[in-house]
Amino acid sequence: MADLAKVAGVSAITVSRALRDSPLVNAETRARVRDVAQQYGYAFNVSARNLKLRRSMTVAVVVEMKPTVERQMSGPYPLDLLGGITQELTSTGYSVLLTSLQGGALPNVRAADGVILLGQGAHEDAMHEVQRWGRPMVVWGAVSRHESQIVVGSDNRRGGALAAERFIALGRSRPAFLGDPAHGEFAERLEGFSTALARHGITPIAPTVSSFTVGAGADAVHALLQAHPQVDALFAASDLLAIGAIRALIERGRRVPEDVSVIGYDDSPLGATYVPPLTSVHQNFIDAGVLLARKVRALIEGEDAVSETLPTHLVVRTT
Amino acid sequence: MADLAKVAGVSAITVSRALRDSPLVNAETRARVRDVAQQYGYAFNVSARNLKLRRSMTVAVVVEMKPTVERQMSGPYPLDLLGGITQELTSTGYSVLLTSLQGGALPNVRAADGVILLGQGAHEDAMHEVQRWGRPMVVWGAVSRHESQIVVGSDNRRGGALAAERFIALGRSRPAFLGDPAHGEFAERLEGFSTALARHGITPIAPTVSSFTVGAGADAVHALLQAHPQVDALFAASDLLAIGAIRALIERGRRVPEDVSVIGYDDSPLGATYVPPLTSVHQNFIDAGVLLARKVRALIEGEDAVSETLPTHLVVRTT
DNA sequence: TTGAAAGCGCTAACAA
DNA sequence: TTGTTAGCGCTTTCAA
Repeated sequence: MADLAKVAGVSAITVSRALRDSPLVNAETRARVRDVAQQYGYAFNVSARNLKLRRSMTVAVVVEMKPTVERQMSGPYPLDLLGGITQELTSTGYSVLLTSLQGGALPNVRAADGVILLGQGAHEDAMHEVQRWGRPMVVWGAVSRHESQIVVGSDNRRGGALAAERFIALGRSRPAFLGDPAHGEFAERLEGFSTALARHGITPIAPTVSSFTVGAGADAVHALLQAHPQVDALFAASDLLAIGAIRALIERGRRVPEDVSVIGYDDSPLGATYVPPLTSVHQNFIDAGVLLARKVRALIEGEDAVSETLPTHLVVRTT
Repeated sequence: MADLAKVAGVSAITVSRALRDSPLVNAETRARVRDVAQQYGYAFNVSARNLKLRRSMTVAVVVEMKPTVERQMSGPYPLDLLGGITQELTSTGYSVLLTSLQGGALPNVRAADGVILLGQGAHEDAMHEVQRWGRPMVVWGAVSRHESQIVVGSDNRRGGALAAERFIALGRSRPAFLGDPAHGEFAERLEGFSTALARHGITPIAPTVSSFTVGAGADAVHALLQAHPQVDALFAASDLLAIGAIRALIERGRRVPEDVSVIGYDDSPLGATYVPPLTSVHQNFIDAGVLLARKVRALIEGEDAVSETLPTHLVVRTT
């Protein structure tokens, strides 16, 4: 910058201002500085700015990417979420630092101006962990679980209720829920599901399924049919689980949807293209990502932000 | 650091060294400094280090996350790739800066010590774009296309050959390839496919399909059957395309696999759980991510790195 | 094994 | 509208 200043015949601070489009600098001067910068291939030094400004213009996004059995963040969802976040953040000069829970130890991550946590984890353990990092934080997960935190999530209760209402409309009377209520989002889905069913005097069976794989869904349904052969409707906490469930149903000679109705969650391409095409509760992950990004940014910039619930709707297909 | 130095009764530079585990500092001194740092909740300032060292300890990963029709990076693959990259990079102190092609303008991205590009784009346009950023770069894509670049990719030619060999073994004689050779990886798959078939005197039909959606696959197959009703084997450049193809085949009254064999690419969960379960060429994205990470790191640290091809294998299922 | 001095490149505060 | 001064927090000489 000092060199540019010399060449352009101004002071370093003027160069700094020109490059930042400060209104304090004459349009002509700015143009000249910019030209010179261009011409000499000047490269701005972010570290120096960050040092001076005490910020990093960086938001850490915590995702669990490890291939684990209990892999909630598989499929295209986190990528959509990440897409929304990245789009919104980069359009305002922030960068996205991708990290896992373990990454909290990295200096770069510690220096992030804010954190977005994707998935609060079973029993909110991930959330508590990240909270210890002491940065402005926004979470994607179950909104109802945390008054004290800023959480963006889709309306899981409504999602559950939609599934229940659909089953009622179809005349089903022995529904089951497949999922693990230890995860706040799933607990909300079950709550909405149960509450809506209760209005019709129905209590769902709810075996805990703590993996999110096709296999887990199939196993759970095999066990379920053994204990409750009269089940006629299955609401799964994810499309993957629903697909496993359908497989098990067919293996046991039940027809879908004639004998048993099945509703999944997430409206994933996997479910949409499955045979039979899966009825599923839809959530818009890209919008969610944008919203998460706006909220951390607000927090970082000292404004306040509130939790928010995104609408959800049922996509009726064959099952 | 200066404050810590005072409290610990040493100089700032000693604190610096102690915190970095420098061998130049006495073990006792180090322990004392660390204790004090811990106790006072000292937070290391990355920007200052980066300013001094002229590096950012950051690697930009360029992914196309925008929801476009031609969305090569959909599905779980990029997340696996990202998982492998993140795991490897963070274990050596680097952070992952997630960005898109447009993100190249961001100061943080420009400051990255290296770049990993996921997918070279049609006609390698993405690659040329990123190359202009002037940073050490490693690309995930078609290895054979670029002598001058460091590319990691799976063995697409072998993948194509595996599909061809399978068709031959099944006695198929009128195969087609579905995909867009403008993308280097797909061109390689087609090359391997054609070459292996040529050994049996067979030339595949290869209509260009430039979208990567289920719908595109279906449309392409409808058109294909119109022109070439005798087709008895379909090799698709992705599982999504293969699934669309199967749908169209069934709509036209062909049985899979009795009348027409279908092989997809990527071995995605979507394909594996599809009905009928899709035969597909498998690639290991996590390993690939780790490899990409190692190679940029080598480049950044002044070592040299070479392009590398990862093995590929056929997962035979029903189709 | 420890320390003193100097400076990385930027911008805020204050002057002119 | 422009410039001067100072300093953000770290690490690399070089010296002790």
